[in-house]
Amino acid sequence: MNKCRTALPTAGPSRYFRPMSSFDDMDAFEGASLSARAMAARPAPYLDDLNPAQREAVLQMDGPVLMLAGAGTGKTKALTARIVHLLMSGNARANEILAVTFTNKAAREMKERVGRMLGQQIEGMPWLGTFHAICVKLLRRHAELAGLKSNFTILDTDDQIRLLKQLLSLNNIDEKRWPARQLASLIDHWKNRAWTPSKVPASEAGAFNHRGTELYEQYQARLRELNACDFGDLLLHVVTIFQAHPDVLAQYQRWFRYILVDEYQDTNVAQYLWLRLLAGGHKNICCVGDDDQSIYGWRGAEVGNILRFEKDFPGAHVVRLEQNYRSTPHILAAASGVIRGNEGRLGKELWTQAEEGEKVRLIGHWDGEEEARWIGEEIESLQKGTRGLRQYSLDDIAILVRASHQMRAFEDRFLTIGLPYRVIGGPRFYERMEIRDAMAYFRLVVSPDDDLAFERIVNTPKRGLGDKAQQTIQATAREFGVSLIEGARIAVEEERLRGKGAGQLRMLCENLARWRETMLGPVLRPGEAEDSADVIDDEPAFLVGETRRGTPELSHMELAEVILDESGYTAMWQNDKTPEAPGRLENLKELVKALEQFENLQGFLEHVALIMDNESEEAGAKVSIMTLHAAKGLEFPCVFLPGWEDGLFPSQRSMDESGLKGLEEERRLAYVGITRAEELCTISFAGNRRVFGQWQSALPSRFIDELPEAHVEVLTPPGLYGGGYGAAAAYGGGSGLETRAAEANVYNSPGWKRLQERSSQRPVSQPRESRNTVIDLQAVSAFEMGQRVFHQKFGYGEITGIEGDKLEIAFEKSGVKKVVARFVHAEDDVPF
DNA sequence: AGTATTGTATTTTTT
DNA sequence: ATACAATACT
Repeated sequence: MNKCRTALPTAGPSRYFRPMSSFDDMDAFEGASLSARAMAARPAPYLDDLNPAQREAVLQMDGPVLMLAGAGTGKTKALTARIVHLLMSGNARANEILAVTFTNKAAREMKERVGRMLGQQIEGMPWLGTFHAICVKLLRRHAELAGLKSNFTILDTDDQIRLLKQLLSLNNIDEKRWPARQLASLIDHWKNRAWTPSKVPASEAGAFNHRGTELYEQYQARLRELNACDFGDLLLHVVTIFQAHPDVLAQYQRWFRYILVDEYQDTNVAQYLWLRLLAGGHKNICCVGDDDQSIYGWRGAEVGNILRFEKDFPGAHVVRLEQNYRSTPHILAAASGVIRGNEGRLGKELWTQAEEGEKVRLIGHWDGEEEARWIGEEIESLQKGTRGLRQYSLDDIAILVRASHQMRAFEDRFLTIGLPYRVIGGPRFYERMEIRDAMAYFRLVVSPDDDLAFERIVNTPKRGLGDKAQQTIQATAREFGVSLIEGARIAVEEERLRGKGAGQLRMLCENLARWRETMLGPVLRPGEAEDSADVIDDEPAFLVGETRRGTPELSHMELAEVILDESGYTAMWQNDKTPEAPGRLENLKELVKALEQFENLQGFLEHVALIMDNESEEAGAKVSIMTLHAAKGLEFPCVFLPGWEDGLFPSQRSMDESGLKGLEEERRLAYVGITRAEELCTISFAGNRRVFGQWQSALPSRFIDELPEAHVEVLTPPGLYGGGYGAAAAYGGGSGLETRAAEANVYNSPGWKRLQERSSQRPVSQPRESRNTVIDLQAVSAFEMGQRVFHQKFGYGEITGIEGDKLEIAFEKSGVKKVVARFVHAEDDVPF
């Protein structure tokens, strides 16, 4: 958290109370002077380049507003312009606007853009941030109302799981049958719905072997003991406080004169309640979102929130942003064609003035590797700018996959052909083991009571403290009712532990105490107090009870290095021979470097708990590989969408678990994917894919069916080596396809059928070096039960079932599988 | 106490 | 296939 000088609304018994008059000081500081002057001088230049819909969304300041912003319609621009307008018109001061986003990235971006639009750096907008970041601020101030101290720690998922595991074993629950992770997601799910343990409805009583609510209650109690919060709590506690203390709520309702919400379609129940409570007075709430881009249902988001907006806020102004500034008409048409399949949309029709451009390209491949190979080659030729397409930089190109395991094929391929790529998403910096370990040391120095941190590092590096020793520590701590670190000290003192471990443990405890002293700095005699640490309003946590400290002789960065060295942690990795050790040391160095931007360890820890991202981007153009989820909000001139096969996309699991609702979310994912593309969008699928080490064949995605024909061009794969793979013919080669289309009753796969029809109308248009070998498949429709057949990947087998164009075959080597008839050959028709 | 081995699960992910 | 975690060895 950077230290913004936040003016605080008055807040009960909190020590952060500030008299009202100080808000006026904030004014001068935060841009009130700017508004009057600027309004007179230039009549709202920020309004000039808005289109009518955007302008309406900006000018309609009072009352509820729902901004339905389709993909690429300038939503962020409108949102930031609205903030600027609120400020410039004098309707609100920077610290009276509550603007919430989901991600830190979005918050950062908005801050930047507001600053840029204002044409001056404003120090303000203290209440622009993620739901969680804002909730932390609120909760720190009212912690006591939630049974916490204001310096509570925020647990990450790791700590959470560890805690739950302890709880489970305490309850003699078999962690095998009832995994802690499952309990964690259950509790998370409940928290997302704003259910405290007592409010979990009876219908959920059966959850987790009928112990769910009970364990939830224990978990919450344990968190309170630890003075800790998980992510869900941040919202839940604040909502609970608002509900139980109308006076506190009323203060904030008055204070936040205008509320803005980004990505409203992603809000869960807790967030929805939070917003509704805060907007309850004046109802000056502007929600921005797109029901068609709701893709987080699986983690508690309720599309219903956005669909219901007009009911929740009667008289709401609904503004539709439909002019798209991102994609070509073909791409938009393809996207609309797909999303049309969903029921109960609020309905938007995107349009654009852009030139027609390329059609969406569609191509099928033999298997996943072939798909990756083709895309690799395609990217190389896009880089060169062949075939009348413009030249693209690798930075312009993205590959968006449904599930992260699909990335591997591309990484493998790109590594072998030496194509630079970057994977977006994936495990983040602060989630890496070495970083968490290091952070646990820091946490322990900052708050010696942090038992979870202690557990993490007690025996890292190895100190000869195994299960038994750790149990002794636990027992001692419990006996004396003290923290683990204190328990450890006592256990050593009383010689409950002996030998090598005890010595090491003593050293650890002494070290921790010494580091803490170093951090706190020398104790000054009264009167000697240094230039009053007129302390940071935003970060009360670490100052509790620690006044009159002088300046430490070590900077917090030096201290961090000392901690890592003296604890033996650095040495542990230096002695490690595994190939990842150097990288980990590198990461540790980076961690220390990251400290630079903070005033102290505490500030850093707070930041990391919430931010958890670290964008260290190496230079050089690279292709981006990411999941569709990670791609939301991004755009690329050129997008590849591989793996459009039924079962993979739409994901089978999603459909099994959530039925039509799941399918519709998958469809929105398809919509998000297509609308990421500015100029060129290439969809592909593979007939065969290795899933969990087993080869499986699949049908083209049903979404392919839904692509409007007029906007799609079917490409032919570049064949697969003459005489090599006969199946190449199934996909490629004009005339062959046409002939087979005539006997098409076997080709019943929905997507496939249409694909063929199109193909026959429009002979292949991309004759790259024509390596295609057209091998006519014969008698594909002539399969019979019991027939002996051959399959490229699975070898020989016998047909045990026929369903449409799918055959069930008992293969001699690879067992029973369902495969598409197209890939199967009669025994005497092996295409070699 | 630390390592080897076996077993098992395997969408999507922010905070 | 493969990673990761929990049990089984040394």
